[in-house]
Amino acid sequence: MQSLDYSHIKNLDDWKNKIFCGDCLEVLQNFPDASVNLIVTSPPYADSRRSTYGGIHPDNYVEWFLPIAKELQRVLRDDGTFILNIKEKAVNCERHTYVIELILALKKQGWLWTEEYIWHKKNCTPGKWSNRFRDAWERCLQFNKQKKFKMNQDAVMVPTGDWAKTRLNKLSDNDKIRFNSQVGSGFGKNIANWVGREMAYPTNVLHLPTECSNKSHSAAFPKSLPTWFIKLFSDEEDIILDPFLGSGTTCVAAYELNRNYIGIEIKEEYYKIALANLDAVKVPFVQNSLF
Amino acid sequence: MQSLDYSHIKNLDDWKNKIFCGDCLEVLQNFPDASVNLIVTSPPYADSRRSTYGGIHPDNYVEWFLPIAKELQRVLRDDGTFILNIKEKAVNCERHTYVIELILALKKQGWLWTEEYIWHKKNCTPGKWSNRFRDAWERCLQFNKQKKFKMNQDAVMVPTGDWAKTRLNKLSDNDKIRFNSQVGSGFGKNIANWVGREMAYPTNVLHLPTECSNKSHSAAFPKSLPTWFIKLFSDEEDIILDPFLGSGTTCVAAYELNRNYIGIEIKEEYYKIALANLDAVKVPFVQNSLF
DNA sequence: ATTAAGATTGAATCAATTA
DNA sequence: ATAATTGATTCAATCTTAA
Repeated sequence: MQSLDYSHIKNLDDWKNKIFCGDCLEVLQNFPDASVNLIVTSPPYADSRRSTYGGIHPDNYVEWFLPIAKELQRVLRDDGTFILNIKEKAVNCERHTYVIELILALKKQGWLWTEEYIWHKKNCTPGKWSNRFRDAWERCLQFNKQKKFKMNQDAVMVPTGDWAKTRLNKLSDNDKIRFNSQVGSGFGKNIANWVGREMAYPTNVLHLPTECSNKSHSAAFPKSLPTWFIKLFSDEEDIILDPFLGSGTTCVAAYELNRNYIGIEIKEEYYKIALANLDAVKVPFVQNSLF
Repeated sequence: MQSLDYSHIKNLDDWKNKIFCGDCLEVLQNFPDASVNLIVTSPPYADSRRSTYGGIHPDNYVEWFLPIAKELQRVLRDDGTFILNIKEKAVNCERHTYVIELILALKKQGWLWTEEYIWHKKNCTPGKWSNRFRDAWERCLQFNKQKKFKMNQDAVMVPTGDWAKTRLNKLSDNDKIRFNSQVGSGFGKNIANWVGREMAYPTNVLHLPTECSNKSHSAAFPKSLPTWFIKLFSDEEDIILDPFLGSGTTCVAAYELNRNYIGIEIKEEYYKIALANLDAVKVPFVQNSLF
């Protein structure tokens, strides 16, 4: 991995819209205070196997995560939000408790545990075992620094009624995202202007498919997940941070929504994939500007 | 409330298919060890309002529940299951932590936290607040005494594929339950025999509507919720216990599935409603026997 | 153009096996 | 014993190809 020294970087413009390859704990220490509007991330899951990504043992998960959370707290703006996508493993026929212990520890650290959104994975990994069914949901824990935080509820409204069932269901998710990225400021909102039918506020249950692409890297979460939270908890031109970037999904979503992004990824292999994925979404816009 | 003395009751047959009005901690102390196959309950939610059902303050919830859980552990059979339907309130713009603290405390008490099922409330009550959306899900925590427990996965299989989408969706939930209660041994299983199409195992996310019919009780769950867990974690003739019976939903579900039930309800008002609801489902069978 | 049918792909989990 | 690895299990949503 490349050696990193960010001490020469003075202001935030030098950080915006870049992704970094390095340990997020080290990289974050060079960030200015209260500079980020929204953190959306899916950290490496606890796993006893060494060979896999990260490889943090469940029993050590909280102590590993807390110093990072402290830095996240420092760099987050006071009205900012921290979204943590996580789910505990089943270990020895039991759900491990490291996630709920982490919630308690983060509260001790000063975070407010504002809400727990549920990501219902519509097409989750199949499997059948003697004592449990497929795990079809993950937690999206919302933490804040203070009770008042930025929240654009209208940006994630969803169409209701017959029109939604007859027309919208025929659009694939790719179509929705493609359309959304073209107009830039939220699918639901534009549909509302478009047709003028009823819109409703969503609940704290998100029905999203797991990304089923044929890419080499396994996508941690579908792009629609960070997209939803970015629309909800940030404005355009805000700064979105993902300290465990993986293949770059959060930054791609932020870019397509006209937000500034900062990504950190420790594994050079995934860092390169993230770079490539970001390049891929930027290309069409460059081509358009040449016309 | 009526004065209760159960010390004269010697064997389990004197308890089966009865509901009791009293404090479940006291009533349970008269139960024999290892006598119950499945516990399904939705305890009074923590609430600072005195006027409502129970009225346990969030900060005292764990210490209030633990002695009861100890009795539940004693009366549950070794291969039995304890399903706890619960959801923490938002207090002071934050999710309270009493539920996750309860999970940790129950583990210390010797329970295994086997799984967390999600009840997604399909038609939850509308509402919108400045800092959160509608709460459309509740936890169904599964606890066990040992790793091996009774689980009838086939009993809750669901139809798959086109057939499920085109046909089954047209049946109302009432139709499904009515059919189920007539045949007695599981809706999914019978559909399988009926049509011979593919069946799939469900996930740990349950999509059930909130019951609108039962207006008398405040925190009622839909009958389909205990029905699902009773099918999954018990056989016919097994004993199902609900120590916080409310309006009697669990016992009605157990009765309709040919299980034996035991219910305990502290409030005489709800106890009477539960009695009436049980009478109501038993009446048609009495009438039939007179033909 | 639309639809139908076949192929593909999983941040999974556990029992059994091996180091 | 304990820890790591392998094999068996399972199916909805996409994607691909054919009709």
